[in-house]
Amino acid sequence: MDESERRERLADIAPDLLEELEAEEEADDRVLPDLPNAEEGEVVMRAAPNPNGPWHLGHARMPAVIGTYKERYDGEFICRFDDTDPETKRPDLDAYDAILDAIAFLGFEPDRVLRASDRLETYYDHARELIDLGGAYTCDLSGERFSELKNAGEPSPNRDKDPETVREEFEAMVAGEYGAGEMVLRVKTDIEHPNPALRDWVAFRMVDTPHPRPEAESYRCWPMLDFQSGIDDHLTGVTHIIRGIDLQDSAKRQRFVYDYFDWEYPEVLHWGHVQLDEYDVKLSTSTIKALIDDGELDGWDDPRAPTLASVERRGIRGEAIVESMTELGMSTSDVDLAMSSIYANNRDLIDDDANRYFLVRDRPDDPAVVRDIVGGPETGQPPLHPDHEERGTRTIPAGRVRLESSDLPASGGQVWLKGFGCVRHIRDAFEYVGDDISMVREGDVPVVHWAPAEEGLETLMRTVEGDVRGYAEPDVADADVDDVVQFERVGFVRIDSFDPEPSDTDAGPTGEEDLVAYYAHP
RNA sequence: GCUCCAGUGGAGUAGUGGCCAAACUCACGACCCUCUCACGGUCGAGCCCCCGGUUCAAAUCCGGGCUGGAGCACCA
Repeated sequence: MDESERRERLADIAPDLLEELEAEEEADDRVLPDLPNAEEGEVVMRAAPNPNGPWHLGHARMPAVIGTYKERYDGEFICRFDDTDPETKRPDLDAYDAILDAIAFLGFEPDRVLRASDRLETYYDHARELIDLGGAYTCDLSGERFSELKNAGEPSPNRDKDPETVREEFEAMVAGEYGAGEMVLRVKTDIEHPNPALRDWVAFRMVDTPHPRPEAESYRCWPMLDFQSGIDDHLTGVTHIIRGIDLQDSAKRQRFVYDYFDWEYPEVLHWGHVQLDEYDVKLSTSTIKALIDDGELDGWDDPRAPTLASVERRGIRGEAIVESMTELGMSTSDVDLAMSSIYANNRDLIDDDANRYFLVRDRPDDPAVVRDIVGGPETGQPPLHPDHEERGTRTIPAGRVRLESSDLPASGGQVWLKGFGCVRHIRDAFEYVGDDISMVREGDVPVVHWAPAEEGLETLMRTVEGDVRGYAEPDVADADVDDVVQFERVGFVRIDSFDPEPSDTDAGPTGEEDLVAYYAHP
């Protein structure tokens, strides 16, 4: 029975329970506050990523929230790549698709995908119009010199240039007749505005480095974010802008342009930065990129990297991330997101489907040890899932077994090998005691996982803290690549590959392994 | 220095003048269940930044502090 069939059944036998269930779910969806001035079917929002690298976990918040609001209001979700800096934050040509993949992984699909670098002529046209309205002037002051004047509340000497000259000089900018730093176009705001951040800001500057996209490589005169984004938000009908507090002055800057054009500014919401616990690596595209370039990380999906590609490979569902991100709400203060919250959401999603297997870890501080079993059955037969007996059992050869040394009982002590029975540790062997479960229920016999010494699969388990080696029971081979399973008493993992190719970095498989699994969480 | 924003248990959020000696999720501790340290269940510890003011009544409104964050780029 799938979800909808179950619901139909429930509607038949207990309509009030179904109603209750739906009311609860409705409430769960309401973790985000309502959008101001939002009308059903009229809401348009955009995510405006800079494609200067694949996404880290923090980036998931924007599509998670926009996607959730889109569903609530039957709105529109635009993905606009703000790729207007060919130099300092140079776009990575692979990142455009990597970002769209990440959005899909989170379970959303943008209604429209735009690239700012396709839209330069539009920005130029609006700049010309702004110049004609007396709202902008070309300025050849150095950034440093202008900053001095600005901080003193003094205007640039270029501020009152006649519009003809401004127009000519701007056309020269567009034609690429200036080099970087020689000329900018400034928006005329208020040079004595109390907030220095708003005074006559730069709308266009010259960049010598060609854009990496062939379609845009001939442009040299590039708009700044506040101009480009402001124009695009209006032109694409954005009704609600959501952005970080680092851009809290953007709306105020852009309003000057909107006022010149007599446009109405969208609703704006700001939020703080997201910090993550659990990772050693900073949530920063450039930091992660540098670590990959230095070979400290294997790539964007290295389990140690706080990226979306990484958690996807670990078997964490996009839905779990979306839930945690929307639970953060819309507060403007910085927030710390606990990975455990994502893990808890994910566990809810996967626990029922994840079959159980054993992995005996072989770690330097807790090495795997081998013991012969004297007596007892040939095999152990634990269930694939404790809540689903119909799935059947696994078969684990006994006789000679391996377990983690911290699970090894003291000499004379007993231990219950899960799915097999109770053994006593005598000298360097296990003596079969029996399979009367009351020894576990009433006695103090600990229950442990184990693997066969000979038939076990040599396994590499890749975790956030680094690689762990061990031996998995042979029936793990019945699982498929991409399956999420639980290694009992260890945690949930995603089956990544069987008989892997060796990796060319320090971490990762050597090629000797039978199995590579990526660790998700306990 | 100037300008903005925010401060509720360990993390996140709810509460926007009385129903709040404060709720929910995660984490934590104990116990129950269990052939897993998963799942499920019960219980527990732990919070309104400070000082004033308004009010019969303040987590909630006002003022002042303090603390934290952001911007003042020819980055996004």
